[in-house]
Amino acid sequence: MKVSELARAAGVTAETVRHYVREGLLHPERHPDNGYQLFAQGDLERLRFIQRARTLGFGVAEIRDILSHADQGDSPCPMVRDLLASRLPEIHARIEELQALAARMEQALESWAEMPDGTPDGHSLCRLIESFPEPLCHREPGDDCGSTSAGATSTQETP
Amino acid sequence: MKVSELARAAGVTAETVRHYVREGLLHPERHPDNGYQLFAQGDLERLRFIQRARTLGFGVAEIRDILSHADQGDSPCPMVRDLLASRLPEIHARIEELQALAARMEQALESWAEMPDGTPDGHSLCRLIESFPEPLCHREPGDDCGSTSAGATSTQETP
DNA sequence: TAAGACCTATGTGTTACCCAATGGTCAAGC
DNA sequence: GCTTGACCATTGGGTAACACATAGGTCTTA
Repeated sequence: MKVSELARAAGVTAETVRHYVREGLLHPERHPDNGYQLFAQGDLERLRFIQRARTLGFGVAEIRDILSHADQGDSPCPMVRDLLASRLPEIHARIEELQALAARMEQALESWAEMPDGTPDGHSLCRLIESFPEPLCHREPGDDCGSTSAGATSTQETP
Repeated sequence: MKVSELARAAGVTAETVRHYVREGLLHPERHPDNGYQLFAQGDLERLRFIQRARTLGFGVAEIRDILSHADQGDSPCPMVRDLLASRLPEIHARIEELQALAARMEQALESWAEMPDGTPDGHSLCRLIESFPEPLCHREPGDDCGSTSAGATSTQETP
């Protein structure tokens, strides 16, 4: 199989397959004449494995570790369990953060419905935002600010 | 005020202040002798504004737009409302994604408690993951796969 | 033999910062 | 006058997981 064939079979883009190759998750052979990457059937199963692991929240680097353990004949299952168990509280914390963010946004929209817009003068840019409660957590470098349920959230997705 | 003084006053790192300057959110004067950045009192209020906007989920580029509107004497409030209203559904979608992820992780841990680890053979790497339901969504390039509530999630925080 | 589909490698962009390295500046004490 | 320590500046690189663009080589088929 060539790159696009494998990609189509697994339902990902060819770029993603190349990315996994670059990151060492897949080890295709090379066609001796033209240098094309040649994937075996096992690579399709491997890619499906990667997809399942991704939907479980594993990062690409973690999956590489899991796979190379397996490639060396060791069972990666205990590692998998540990990773999952240790990641789970972070996910819950992130959910709470986002719920708090959504609540702030909704509260803002609601309370702003009655407020006038105003024009920025020397003392106010947009009272809508300025009247909002200040972030509680004053950070020192290295202080993660009790990252559960409050604080600056990074909500930018790739649109 | 110099960089660190402003940073301390607002409870952020000096790096963050410099970042906002580079991104055009703050416009300090320069000490003519040594080139140090000199911030006025208004910059502290501006920085606090930025922090509030960040906790409401605005990105740095959006805040720059908001601020430059205000700097030109236009009220940025309508823009702020629109941005918030349009971002809110995405936040909810993200929350549902993460809740689905957490549910998958919990279900996995639960069902794996009874399963043996096994050793990778030619046909299986780690049955724990392999026995997991496959991602439903087969993606074509450009298809966002109905990004609510299922599919590959990117859950990597900055640790 | 030319078109169109595919392949390669490389580099860039995305987000909001953090960190390191190098070198200049300043205030205080000796 | 000099050193020490705290601060400042700029530059460049790193983070996660790809997407996209470019330039040029290859394959298949009409």
